[in-house]
Amino acid sequence: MTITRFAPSPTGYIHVGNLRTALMNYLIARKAGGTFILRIDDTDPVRSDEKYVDGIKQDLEWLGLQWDKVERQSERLDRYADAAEKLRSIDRFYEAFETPTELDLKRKKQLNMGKPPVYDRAALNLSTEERDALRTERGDGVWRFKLDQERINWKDGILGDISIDAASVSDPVLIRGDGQFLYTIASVVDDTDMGVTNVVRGSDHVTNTATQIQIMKALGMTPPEFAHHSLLTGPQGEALSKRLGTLALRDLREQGIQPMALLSLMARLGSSDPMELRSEMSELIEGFEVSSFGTAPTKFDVADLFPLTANVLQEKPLADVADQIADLGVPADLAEIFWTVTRDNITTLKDLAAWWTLFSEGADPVIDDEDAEFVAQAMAMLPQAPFDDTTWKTWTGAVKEATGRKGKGLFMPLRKALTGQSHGPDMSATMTLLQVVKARA
RNA sequence: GGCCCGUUCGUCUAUCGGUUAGGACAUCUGGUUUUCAACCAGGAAAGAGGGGUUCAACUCCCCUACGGGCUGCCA
Repeated sequence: MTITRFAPSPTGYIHVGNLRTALMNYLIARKAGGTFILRIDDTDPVRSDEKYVDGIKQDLEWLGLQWDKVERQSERLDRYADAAEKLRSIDRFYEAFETPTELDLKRKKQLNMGKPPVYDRAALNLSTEERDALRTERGDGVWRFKLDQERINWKDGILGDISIDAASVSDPVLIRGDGQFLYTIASVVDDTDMGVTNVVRGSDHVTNTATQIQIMKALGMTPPEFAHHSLLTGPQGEALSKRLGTLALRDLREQGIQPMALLSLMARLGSSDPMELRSEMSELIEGFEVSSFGTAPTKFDVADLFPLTANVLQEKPLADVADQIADLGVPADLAEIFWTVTRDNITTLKDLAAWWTLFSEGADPVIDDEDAEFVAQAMAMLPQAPFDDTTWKTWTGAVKEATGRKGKGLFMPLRKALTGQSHGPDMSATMTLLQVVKARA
């Protein structure tokens, strides 16, 4: 049984980077017929906000990433306490009392001496009396996991063989001075409790993974399969973290990006599988393979989503967008033809409004000087609205007869006079929608 | 500073010592179309730099440069 999870912290809305992680885990679970857990990592009551929990769910629903189960870390604190107790009982857990300032100072000192800034384990040598004295003086300390100082190896689903020397890492703090459990232990306990079999996450967690593996083993747990995907960068290769604020899923939705455009790109970007626009999630599931992802940072450009969105819309039936078209004020009997005509000529659904304005109110004509006389002559021959789907053919036929113009020289000036643009939908269909001809004056 | 990972067409990547360095997206040209899109055909386009090892290096090793991550009482 394959079980995966997406574990966001509800301290903000999710962005494209998070989505990549969520999607990979979702696709793995679905492809294997397994379970996809949405785990809310809300151990920090101060930074967590219920509005983000709702927001995350809305964003996932928008994309159709249906989860099978929701878990919340805030409801599982007793499990973390159990694990902590066990670590104490096997002597792999110790209390330390340095203040953040002191630790900072130690790190700087180590750096100056050319040494790695790793916690010096001073607290390990405290006598019981010293410990009690410090606790009385400073209150509860933090609890650190005592790493075995050996190399930690695992075979990563994307990175391959990874080996990290525990001696180059500080003993991780698992419980803060205020008693709050930290991500490292909560995640370990949850992943094993919940039977998670495959953990896919960003490569910013690689070092964490090494310590988590040791903690799992210390607790007698079996580590899951890990896979760490590369992080996204901006189009220039710059770190994306500073710009993620503008790449929240809800902002993309607000800009009119279509779900399948986003999903198709994110499910393949950075992998060796070709990026193809898919219309069904099932197609993304079927072709998904974590191991085909590369390890180098991946450039992501939001601009790529717009052409993809345009392509998605070209395939959409009226039923999918009927509500939005009705909202524009398009009469029901014109909706079908309106959509058929416009869907090839928009980037996002936001562009529909401009088309409806053009059809219902007419367009400011564009008439080249050398065509002025011709257009005037043609306008005089144009019947009164409403037009139908024969109007264009009949009219241009008559104009051709009268003026001798043909081909592009005939059609283009008329298109520009009627729509104000040199490109756009098929003119026969356009005529049936066009209700006002400003060029006629 | 230390540790981990990385660097192949514009972009995402294939290649696990011998290839005309392949594909996809984007781009360009032609065809088709009243226009645009779509579609069809074709084209241009790449191994960061320097040392090794080898008959042979994009591929293995070392150095340099550059990019990303970690180095938190964040996740």
